Amino acid sequence: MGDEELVPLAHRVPDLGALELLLAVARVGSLSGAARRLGITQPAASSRIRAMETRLGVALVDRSPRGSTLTAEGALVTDWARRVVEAAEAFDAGAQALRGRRDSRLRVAASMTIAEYLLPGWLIALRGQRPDTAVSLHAGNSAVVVQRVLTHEADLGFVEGLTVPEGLDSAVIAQDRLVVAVAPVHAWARRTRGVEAAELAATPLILRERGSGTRQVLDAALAGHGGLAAPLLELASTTAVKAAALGGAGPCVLSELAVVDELAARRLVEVPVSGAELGRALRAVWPAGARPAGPARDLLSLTRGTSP
Amino acid sequence: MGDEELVPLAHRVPDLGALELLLAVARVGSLSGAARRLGITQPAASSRIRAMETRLGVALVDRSPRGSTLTAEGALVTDWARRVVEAAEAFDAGAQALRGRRDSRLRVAASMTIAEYLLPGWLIALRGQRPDTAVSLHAGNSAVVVQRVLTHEADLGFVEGLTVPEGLDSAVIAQDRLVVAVAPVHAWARRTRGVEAAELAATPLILRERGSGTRQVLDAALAGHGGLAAPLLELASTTAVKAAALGGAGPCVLSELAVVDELAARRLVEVPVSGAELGRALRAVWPAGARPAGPARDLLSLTRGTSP
DNA sequence: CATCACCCATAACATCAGTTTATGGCCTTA
DNA sequence: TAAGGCCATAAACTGATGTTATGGGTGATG
Repeated sequence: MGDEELVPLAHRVPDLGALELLLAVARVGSLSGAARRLGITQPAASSRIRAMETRLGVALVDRSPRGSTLTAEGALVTDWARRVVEAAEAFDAGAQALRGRRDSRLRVAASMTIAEYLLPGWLIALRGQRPDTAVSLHAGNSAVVVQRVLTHEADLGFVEGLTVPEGLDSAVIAQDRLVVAVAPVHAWARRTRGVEAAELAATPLILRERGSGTRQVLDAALAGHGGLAAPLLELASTTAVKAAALGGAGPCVLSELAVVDELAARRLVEVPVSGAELGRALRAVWPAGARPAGPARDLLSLTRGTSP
Repeated sequence: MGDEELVPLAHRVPDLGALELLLAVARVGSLSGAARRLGITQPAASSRIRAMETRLGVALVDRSPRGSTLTAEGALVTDWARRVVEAAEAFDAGAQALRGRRDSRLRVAASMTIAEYLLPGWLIALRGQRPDTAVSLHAGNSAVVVQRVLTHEADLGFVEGLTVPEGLDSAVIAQDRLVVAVAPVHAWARRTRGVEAAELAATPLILRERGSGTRQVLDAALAGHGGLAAPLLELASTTAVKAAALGGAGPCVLSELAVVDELAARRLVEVPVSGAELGRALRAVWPAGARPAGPARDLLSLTRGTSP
């Protein structure tokens, strides 16, 4: 509610090209060098940086005849800019994979949480190793992912569930855990001892829809504590769940990956849970026997963070 | 090295206005509604969304005479877009604080890590509560922050050090910890048992410069284990440290906040450390006796995640 | 010192994406 | 059937961003 913005964000924040240019200036140490790197001319770079400085009302670079270095404010702004550019790179990596749907070499299927929060980063890294590989991405729930891998519509799948799927080989690529989080104004935010599993089970929660990997894990973990109460809200996307919790509607349960930023910024507070195991493995899966090769193997080893 | 991009990112990723528009369409459920919300006309919105679809090569919205809803791909793209927009909002919040240096009401001083990773989020929230408050921000190391608060050049400070500063009152607002991280190719990435404090102390590390809060905490924690070996590299910014570690130069030590994304994406791997306490409190500080009031109090309670 | 090789700034002009205004067609509802 | 949502298209306007062309600094080198 009440998040009107009179002037759209886009008019107050320099555009991606300008931010990229600023990063290049920081790395290279001169405006003209940065311009060369980005394939534009020096006057263009000069004018763009100047425009950004007047818009922000702060000097970003110290110009000298020997080059340009960031001012103290410039360094800070550059770090914020870097985060925007990194998010844009993740967007680009995902978008390329999505576009490549037709004529691609590596077809990936992934559950929503992994596709949203992890895959873009991996794809950026993969592009570094194999710039020519076109990647396509299909996102769906675990059952859909497994199906696509089994029918060879995908070369590699990523799932979050508990079950080791039949007919597939798999490797654990990371541990995730479910987190119970509430808005800072919620009573649970002040509990230092957190909640017992039984209390959690009995409390109406904001959850993803039945059938999602998140929901499955939660159901299983609380089965021994009376089972899950009827949900307070049942929403179709991670984002919607987060938004409801941020608004103070009640406690939500989501992957740690989805709430890292909100927890760090204290927009949400984690509530420790005792008596239930909310960890879960993130797995890569592929058709049984058919060990991934080529780009699929590269992606797999990236995700495990170890060389083959 | 070798991260040439032939076409700059800015030409492959829709601009912030377009991403914002897409988010608005997702929320509102119609192109014209989204257009109204952003203060542009319906044809502009229509053409912009279409341009984005052709650029990405994917249909993002299902149009109907009753409104427009996201396609499955559209929902995924929207989530990636949201992360870009959030980063841009953080940029904006920080930039506004920086600009407001002259005629502002709330003056904040913060150490680099907090200013980079946490403050923008808090400032977004603060703007929600008090849209009219102009905030100014000064970033520096802990000593500078303390100095500014003592001399009343800042109303509120945020520091990371171990020491409780003299002449100031403080409140712990969060726990942070230092993380030892290495590139996936580094030998330590495969150690399941991590490293002993003594081994860590004896190993040349990639560190922030002496005098930074991070460095102080590390020095103190390893003092009993033979003290810190001569650094492998000593760099002036968090980002430079990260870049060196990502390149495989060696182990780095940074705030958990700085490496959350890299750890999640497996571009870096955390190495557990036994025998040393690398936790540290993040504190808000203010002049002794002068309990924060007004906007300072609001910001403080936001950071603590509890109502006054 | 003069030359060369960097750096940055400014001016005048070209280009293109994004915008508006002005339409028209499609569906649902009263 | 008229009214009021929605979306699409066409044509003209605007401004930001780019270019080429030029000039003025600094420092290394013979």
